[in-house]
Amino acid sequence: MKESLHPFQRLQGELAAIISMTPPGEKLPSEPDLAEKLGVSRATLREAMRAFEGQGLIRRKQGVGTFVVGRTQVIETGLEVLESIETLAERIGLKVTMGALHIQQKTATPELDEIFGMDSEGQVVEVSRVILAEKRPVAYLVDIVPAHILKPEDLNPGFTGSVLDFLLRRGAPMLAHSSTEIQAVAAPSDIARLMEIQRGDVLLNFSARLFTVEGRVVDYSLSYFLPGTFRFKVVRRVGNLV
Amino acid sequence: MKESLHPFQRLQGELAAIISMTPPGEKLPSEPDLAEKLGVSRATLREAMRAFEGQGLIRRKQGVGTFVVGRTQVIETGLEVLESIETLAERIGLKVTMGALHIQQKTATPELDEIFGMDSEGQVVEVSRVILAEKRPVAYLVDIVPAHILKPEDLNPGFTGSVLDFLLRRGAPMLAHSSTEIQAVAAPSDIARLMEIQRGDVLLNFSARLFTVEGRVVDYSLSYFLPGTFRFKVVRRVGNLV
DNA sequence: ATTTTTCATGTTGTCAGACAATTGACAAGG
DNA sequence: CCTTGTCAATTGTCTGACAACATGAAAAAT
Repeated sequence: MKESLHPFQRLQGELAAIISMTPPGEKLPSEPDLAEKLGVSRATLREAMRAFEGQGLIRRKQGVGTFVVGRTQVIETGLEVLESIETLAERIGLKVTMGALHIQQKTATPELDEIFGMDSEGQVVEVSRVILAEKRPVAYLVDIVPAHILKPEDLNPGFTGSVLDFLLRRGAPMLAHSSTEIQAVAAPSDIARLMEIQRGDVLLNFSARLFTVEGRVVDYSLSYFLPGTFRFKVVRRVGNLV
Repeated sequence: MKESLHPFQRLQGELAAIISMTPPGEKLPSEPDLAEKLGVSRATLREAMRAFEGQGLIRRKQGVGTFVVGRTQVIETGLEVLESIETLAERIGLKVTMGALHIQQKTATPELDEIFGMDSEGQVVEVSRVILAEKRPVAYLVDIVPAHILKPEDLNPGFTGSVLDFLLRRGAPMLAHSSTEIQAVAAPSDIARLMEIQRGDVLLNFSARLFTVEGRVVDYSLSYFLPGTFRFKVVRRVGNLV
């Protein structure tokens, strides 16, 4: 087992900290200085900086220096970084509480078997919860996880409700990314009752698959959001490739 | 004046071609081989590959090699690369036609003045159109552009309806990225009539600002989609930074 | 014959040092 | 005042080398 992250990931983290602490428009220290400060060679540092440049966080000018670009364009996206609703709400200063948490083990449907591959072993755990803001339901979230990944008894000690946060804290399996499909739906009657709205009211719906670094699906989630409370943004870049 | 792109951009382009031509799961040539083939040093090649790795297109394993990851997870996202609906539809093999194109010049509202900064000079051009698939409306798109960027007479020769495609083809101003906010809305009566649905039916709504490389907004667009025809996906990565 | 160990090989990860290309500022000269 | 030359700082690229790791084959042990 690996005792810690790769040195490159550590470097990326430290570099991200430096970038995030530098005011937009300001110049970063020169590459030789930064390399010495971070204890890596300039070649390795440049690889890390190239990754950040690809994300549009910094901009380099030959003969001048490297500059931090305004976070207003990147950080507020909220949909490029995977985080739980609880974490998102905390980041934007929204007080939310959890109500109506349900955890149950089920036999997987053929549809779920296809999503999880042969991994589900037929048993899945379903975690559903309602998110309240100022005592009004604003989101309804359902996570479905293979039973061998998440057992109902795992969730007892201080479970916040977020399966994502739980998996991230546990550190295993290693999560890589999530593929989310976005739709607008009319509320079916059961969800309308849970969210205290009328059947047919509009909801923003995310259905997401959470992948491990090996490419396996470990979480299939459905999220329903009342319009107006959360602002989801995504940044698209022009002509990336292909 | 620069006669062509930077050598690094040329390298990125050639590398993108090689990656896109390599079947998913296949191994790329080794770094020394690739570096020699592309006429750059291994350090430079590694910077370019690190950028692609950050986009999730390739995956490197120390001691083994570099592998192309399945495009099913990345290319189909459709929401990370900025492209017009027409281009998107063509890419997924959907036959669409345009109906009800309206182009008119207006005086900017204070809200629009704030979006475009002082750039609008008070006059904007509004291009609205309905997208049909199999003779049924599936999308309603509105683009609002400062009048000095886009004149109504610019759009005569073979205008496809997409302001984005027009600006990309013209090459000026240089576009950088688009910030899109995603919502679910109930169709207001005027849009319902245009899309031949009932007032209050659910629609997926994008409101987007298109930025130039200098950070100016040159296009404010509102898009309404009938659920089910287009599948919008977004890939989120874990713990990127901050 | 089978299993285990060892080792050679190929790959990516990192490093050190050097030089080229570009930019910006300042001084010298017209 | 404007132009030009020089210089220092910074990023861009290159070369060569070694370390870390994975894989499979050969050798050794059972």
